[in-house]
Amino acid sequence: MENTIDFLKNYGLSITESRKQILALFTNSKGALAHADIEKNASMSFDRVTIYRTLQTFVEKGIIHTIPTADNSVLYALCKEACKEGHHHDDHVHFICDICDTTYCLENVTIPTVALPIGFKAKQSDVVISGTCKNCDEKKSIELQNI
Amino acid sequence: MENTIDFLKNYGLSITESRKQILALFTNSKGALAHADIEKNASMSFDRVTIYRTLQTFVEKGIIHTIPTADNSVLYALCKEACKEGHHHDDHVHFICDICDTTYCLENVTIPTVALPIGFKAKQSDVVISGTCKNCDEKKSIELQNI
DNA sequence: GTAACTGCAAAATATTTGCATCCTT
DNA sequence: AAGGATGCAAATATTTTGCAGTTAC
Repeated sequence: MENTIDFLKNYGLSITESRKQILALFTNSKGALAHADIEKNASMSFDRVTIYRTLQTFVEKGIIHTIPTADNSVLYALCKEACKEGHHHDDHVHFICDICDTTYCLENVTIPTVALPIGFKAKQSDVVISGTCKNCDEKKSIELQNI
Repeated sequence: MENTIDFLKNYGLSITESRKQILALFTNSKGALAHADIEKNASMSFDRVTIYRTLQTFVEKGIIHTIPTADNSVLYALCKEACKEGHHHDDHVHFICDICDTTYCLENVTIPTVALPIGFKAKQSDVVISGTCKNCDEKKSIELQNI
């Protein structure tokens, strides 16, 4: 728990129960979380509004970032490196598994530079790929072997 | 208007006022539209619910597709070629202008193939780039000249 | 002690569903 | 005429705001 506290302090945030808990949910999860996931899984129950506000604070501070999804649900995931306040630079690919519904931040897959038409200037790129993740792909292979 | 009617017929849809109007809004707009844009700009006013249902029908038929956005608002845009029912294949890049807020489908910019970690199988990729569009970039240049 | 955070209530917004009526074919 | 589409009412879901009480520092 010490880590969580120091982490929050480094971002200039005061240490509160909801911030510790919600941050812990993110660090313990390999995937992205939706508002509802947090509401369900927090070991202590927080008000909906507190969760909204905590998430917003984390986004503003650069602790987490939102992920655009094809179905336009709102997902959040930890930023890998410290994103400066108000300046996110999450140059990695997001992957959403169609089967288990987990959203991964593929930190090591960098976003390719896209050649835009003349006049268009890119500032931020988001890539969201959906398909089958490693886990589910392995499960499928095993199932096929057992037929 | 003949075109609109034939177009709808080709998709097996009956011809109704809302479908004609909403389809026309899409064909007359170079950018993507949100539910609210349609509600405001339709020359005739339709019930909110009718707009929701019409958009859903169009998405199911492959006439329009949704665009994932960083702020998780819901945008729709025409599919370039006929997407088969239930099988969208919109392999183009979406561009959202930070200044004028227009969303473009850059039909001619194809999505680069991304090398995923072992085990991950891609089915669908979405790329959303934000920045300054051609129009706004030109305006900025002119403003600078006039200083 | 003060400023910031939380929870509750409620407002505002967005989306979905049921049903009676009307329109398209 | 029959099936589907629309409009209205209302249920449901999501997000935001105001405020009083509580907590962190």
